[in-house]
Amino acid sequence: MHTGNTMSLQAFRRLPYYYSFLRELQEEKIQYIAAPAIAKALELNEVQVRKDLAAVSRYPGKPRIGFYVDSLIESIQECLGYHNSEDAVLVGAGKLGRALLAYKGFENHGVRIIAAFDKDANVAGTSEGSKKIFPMEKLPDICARMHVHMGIITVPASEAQAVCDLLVENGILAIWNFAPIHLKVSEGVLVQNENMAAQLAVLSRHLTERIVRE
Amino acid sequence: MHTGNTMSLQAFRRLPYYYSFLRELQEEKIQYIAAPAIAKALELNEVQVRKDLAAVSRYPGKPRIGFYVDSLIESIQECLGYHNSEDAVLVGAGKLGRALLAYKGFENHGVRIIAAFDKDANVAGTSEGSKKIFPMEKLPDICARMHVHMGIITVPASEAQAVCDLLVENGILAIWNFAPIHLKVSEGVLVQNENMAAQLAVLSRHLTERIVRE
DNA sequence: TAGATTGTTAATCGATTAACAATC
DNA sequence: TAGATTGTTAATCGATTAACAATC
Repeated sequence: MHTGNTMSLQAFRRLPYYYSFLRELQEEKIQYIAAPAIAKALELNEVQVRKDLAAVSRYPGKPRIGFYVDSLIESIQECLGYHNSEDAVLVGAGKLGRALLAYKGFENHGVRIIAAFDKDANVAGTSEGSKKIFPMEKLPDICARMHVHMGIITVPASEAQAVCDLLVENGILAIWNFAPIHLKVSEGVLVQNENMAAQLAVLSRHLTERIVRE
Repeated sequence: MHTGNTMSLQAFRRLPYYYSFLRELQEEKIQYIAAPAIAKALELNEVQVRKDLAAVSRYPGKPRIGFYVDSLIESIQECLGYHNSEDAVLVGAGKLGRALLAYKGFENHGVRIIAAFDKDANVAGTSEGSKKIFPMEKLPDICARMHVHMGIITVPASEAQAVCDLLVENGILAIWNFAPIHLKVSEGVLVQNENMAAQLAVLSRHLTERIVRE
């Protein structure tokens, strides 16, 4: 339990799902939950859940009872780094960019988009909810002043690499990329790709296979 | 090469990346490309690329030359099912829903969102680009008439399960879920989750580790 | 106590990477 | 031909699942 030994990346990605589920339980004032019950609810393997929880929980579960919900939530928050909230900037205030700016879910997960940038002079100066959209020229200044290390790219594919380079030049170390291209970055910069169209295409393909198979 | 033997899911997910890259080559009028060159460009393992391509390509690559770009693109399109375009409906025309409706990338990947639905009477009746937004009551009729089998859920978490049930009742077999909860579906219905907040949180966590480590 | 649940060690499974013979 | 590249078989790696002793 929380022995600092490395946790598998896959397990790490499952944590947010446990987290959401546990928060629901918390709202229903349920105090204890056992691994098998979580497994059943989220349709995961029992042993997998047990192993995941053993890896994150600061306190061991109790045989016959399970885990204390509040404490487990705390442990997952800590493991996911929800306490030390991280600032991010977004480049490209198109439809998708604005949707992300307006998205409420981030704050609950320890992330805050503090500013957005757009090269279009008509867009810059406006705002989305409480989030201001600045012209590109302001990017270096704001990134430096606010010590931002995360960037979100929601510009067209053709502009993505240039934006990426600009972000990296200005101290960004982790990038969430919505443009459907492979970004080249220098060693040490982390890129996570979000290829919307591809995701949907994969789903569509599964569907075709399913239909054909039956 | 295309022997019908199962391809790994991971490999399947890489196909859209090969596809984008090959399309770029095509625009630059490059006719042939070798696996090692692709591997270098996309920063993948050489053998992995070779294996992936061997699995999808209808024509074998030529030693010393590589693969014919046009033909490889055709093969990947076929494998991903981009020819038999699949219709989808979207429920929840909020900011995110509208961003997806307006997103151009889907059509290139063989997917078309044909209609959107929203329970808000003020939203229903409007449209996003060429896509009309209907009241929820129209959903059964449109799904049935258009033989739609894919659904996209962009409603708040609290409403997602109800919307999911409604979709499944109306013949939807594959769901792309943006609500941060685990949807319960009957056997045979495929759910792909897209947890925005979680994605960003994972990235943020990696960043924290990176910073701490140095 | 009996039995449900825990955490861990061992076995299995799936995907990636390495090694290599075949080809142009 | 020599050498780059192909496709495949074997070895490695990582994650999941199964088996089981420990605990309350």
